[in-house]
Amino acid sequence: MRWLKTPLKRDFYARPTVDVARGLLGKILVRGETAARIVETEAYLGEGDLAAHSAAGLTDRTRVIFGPPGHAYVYLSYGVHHCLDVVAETDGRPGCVLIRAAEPVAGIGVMQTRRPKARRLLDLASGPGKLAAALGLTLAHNGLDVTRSPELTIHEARPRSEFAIAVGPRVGISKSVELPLRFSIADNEHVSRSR
DNA sequence: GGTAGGATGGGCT
DNA sequence: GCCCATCCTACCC
Repeated sequence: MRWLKTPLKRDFYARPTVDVARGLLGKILVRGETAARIVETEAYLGEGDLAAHSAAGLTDRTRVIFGPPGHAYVYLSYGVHHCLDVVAETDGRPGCVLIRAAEPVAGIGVMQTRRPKARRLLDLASGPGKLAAALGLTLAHNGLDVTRSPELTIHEARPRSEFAIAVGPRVGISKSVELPLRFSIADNEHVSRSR
C-alpha cells in the first residue's frame, strides 16, 4: 500500500470532531520508516462529553486539545502506555480523535522490535497503547503538527479504498458511555478487541 | 476458549 | 487520595 507524499492539510482537521474521526479511517499514519493504516477511532467532544480529558477545562495537560487543529495530543494512560489523539475543531475549541487501532503497512520489522511481546501481526497495533508503542510515540511527541512535522504525519492512501463504517459506544470509559462515538472500518481484523 | 487482577504514574479534587 | 480513553499474564474452564 502507498500514500500521497503531501500530508493531509489543516482544513481536514478544522471540522466537527465526529467528521474528523470518521474521515481518519483508512488514512495512513507515517512515522519515519514505519507506517500504518488507521482502522479504528473515537471522538472526544468539547461539549456534553464527560469522558473527554478536556471536560475538566483548560489545564497544562489539555492545552493542546484547545489549540489549533491538526496537532498530536499524546498522553500517558494508566501510568504505563502512551496514546495518540489528533486535535480537531477550530483554534480555541476543544475536540480530539483517539486513534485506537491501525493496520501495519510499512516498517513492520521495526514495529516488531518496539513491541517484542506481540506474537502476531494482528497484535502489533490493535489498541491505542499498542499503536503508540509500535510507532515509537512518547510524551515527547505531544503537540507535534501532523500536517508538517518530520516526526509524524497523516496521509491519504493510494489507492483510496471503499469501506463501510461501524459505529458504537467507546471503549474503556465510564462516563458518557451512551454516546455512539467509536468508529471503525467494518469487519477489519486489526481493530481492538477490548470492551 | 475466557477473564480477573496487577503494574504504574500523572492529573485533578 | 482517587481516578483512570490500557496491556499482559496467570489461571480457569
